[in-house]
Amino acid sequence: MRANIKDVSQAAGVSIKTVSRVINNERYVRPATRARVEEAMAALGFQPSQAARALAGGRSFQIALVCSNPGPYYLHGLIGGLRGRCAAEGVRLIVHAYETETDELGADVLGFFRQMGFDGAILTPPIADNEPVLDELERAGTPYVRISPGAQLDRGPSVSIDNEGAARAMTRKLIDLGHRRIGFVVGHEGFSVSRQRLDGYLNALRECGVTSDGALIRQGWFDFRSGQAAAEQLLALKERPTAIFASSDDMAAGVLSVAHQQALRVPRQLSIAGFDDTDLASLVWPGLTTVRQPIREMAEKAAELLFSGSDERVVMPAELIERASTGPRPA
Amino acid sequence: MRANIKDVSQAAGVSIKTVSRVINNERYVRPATRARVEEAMAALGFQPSQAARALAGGRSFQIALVCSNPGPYYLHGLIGGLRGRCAAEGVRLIVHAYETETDELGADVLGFFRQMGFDGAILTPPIADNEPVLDELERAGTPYVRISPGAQLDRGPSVSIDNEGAARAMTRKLIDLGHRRIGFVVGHEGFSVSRQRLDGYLNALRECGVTSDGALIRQGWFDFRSGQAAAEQLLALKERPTAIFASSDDMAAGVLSVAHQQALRVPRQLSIAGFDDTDLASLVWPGLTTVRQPIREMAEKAAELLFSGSDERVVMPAELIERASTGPRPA
DNA sequence: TTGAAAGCGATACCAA
DNA sequence: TTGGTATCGCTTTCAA
Repeated sequence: MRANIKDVSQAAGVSIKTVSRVINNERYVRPATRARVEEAMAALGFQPSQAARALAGGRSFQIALVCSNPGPYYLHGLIGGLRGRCAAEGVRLIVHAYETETDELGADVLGFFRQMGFDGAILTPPIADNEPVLDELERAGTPYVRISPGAQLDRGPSVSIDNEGAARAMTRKLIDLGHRRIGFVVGHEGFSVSRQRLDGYLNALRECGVTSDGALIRQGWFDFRSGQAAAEQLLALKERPTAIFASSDDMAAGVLSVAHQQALRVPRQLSIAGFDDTDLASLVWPGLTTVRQPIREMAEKAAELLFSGSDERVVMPAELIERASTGPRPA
Repeated sequence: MRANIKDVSQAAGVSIKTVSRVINNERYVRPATRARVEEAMAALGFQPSQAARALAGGRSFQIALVCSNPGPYYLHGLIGGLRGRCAAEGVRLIVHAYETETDELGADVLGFFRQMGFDGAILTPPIADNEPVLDELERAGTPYVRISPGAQLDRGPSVSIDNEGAARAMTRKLIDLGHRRIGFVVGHEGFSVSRQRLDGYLNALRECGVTSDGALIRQGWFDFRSGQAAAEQLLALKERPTAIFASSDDMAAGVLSVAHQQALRVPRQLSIAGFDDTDLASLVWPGLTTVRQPIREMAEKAAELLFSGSDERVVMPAELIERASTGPRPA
């Protein structure tokens, strides 16, 4: 049987409260006593029960990461960014990935949060904008940090990039390169960043006096396949775009794959731009520019806000990354 | 304050034991009684405390996924495959991603497992081969399922693919295409699958009477950069390989990116092969063949084994995926 | 089919 | 600096 706190207290000849003090690194324990207790703990291979600590202490030593249908790089960046701080704080990371499609209202997530007091939560779109979920969290007194919120903006701490601004800058860059027909692949409808990025694109066109053409705007779903589908449609237009801006990395990769296929016949005529949670996609097409969304750094920052109890709203810089200075220009 | 089981029992006019029976869906509760209790639970917004259930019941309602430096697709596949079953079983998924490099012995993981009884664990390489960790798990009576184990093979349930066989088949395919100088990028040294895949490559060469050349074999670390580095070295050889087989998807993508760069000068002379946790990389190079490791399906299977208590050792089929039937042949 | 009461293993207030 | 003891909210015998 596993040793418990009582066994340790007896072995060390102290009360359980003193053992508890040692476990929690509290003050008011004489060094000699502490040493004796630690010795006993080691000898018995004692590890405190998380369940008991959670019940008695009202802390679960767990935080939740909630995200919907995350792409591989996004998920990887989030977990990579959270990992270190969680370990340092002695806290477990519960990953709750759920289907947006089958649970539009977030009922699943609501149930998830009602079930037990987490010590904190990291929320990503679109659940980050879900009012009932935020209400529930606040009611339960669970601190949370939102990543890229798009609604309820005056509510609690968050980390984001300036999506509209980044998309605008990217579009302007394409315009500066001489492009006038720029295809745009919109992200998933349920995510507010999709709208923000589209707005950036439209605003840049308007500001630069470029007429926008609805035929150049295609709905995507943040995934590879929808990027492919959009690219196929765009490249089949009578008046082809000379550049395509896909508003996520998976979609950009989809566009890229189509471009590669078509490049067998029409090589490298196309500028491609994308939002990017990594730098993988940015290396396989000469005329590629991406807005790097520093998702890992955003997650790190989110962890920092969560554990420090800050309620800052942090906007991180998004970097425009050009792989080839010799990107193609339209004929 | 949150309602607890006692509040419910009073509201429903029954004992807490009866409420407990309802919570746990036990038999021997009269339908009418059950209905009354459920009504009271709903009225009070009652949700049982996980901590209390865990403490009293000896179950944590949590399983752990332990993996080291997982690549984006691998991680995504694992979580995607585990998600559904966990939700169905009412169990949380704790993701413990750790650094292989800073913790060669798995001490971190050992501490992790000692801390609390999980209801189960999914282990990936290289920790899946760590004897002390397996010992600890068995001592604590925590069921586990290993993915792609490479040691302690007669121990507990597992899910894998035939890595040696798949690598051999792939190599033979390249040989059949006429390739004689086939570069190979080895995976991370700490992972037994790396050795298995290398063996498959070497065995195929031997069986087909192709002389193996040490200069064509490069050490990689399963990541993009090491794939690039290896490709650069291989393509700088006096006697260039006509094909490169990278034994992971991230490395294959790295090889690909270098090939694309060089293709500006020497277009599409190279066959590329890779192991693949997705199908993304397989779409951007005409002469690409991959062994698809069905990691998501493997994770699903692992969850099934874990929750059913089976101790099967499942070997899943790995598929050879050719994107372009017109893959290049050496001159 | 239901209930009373004894834990589970920590935390935390209040004394000493 | 330490210790006694109530307490957290549920599960689980054992009776009834």
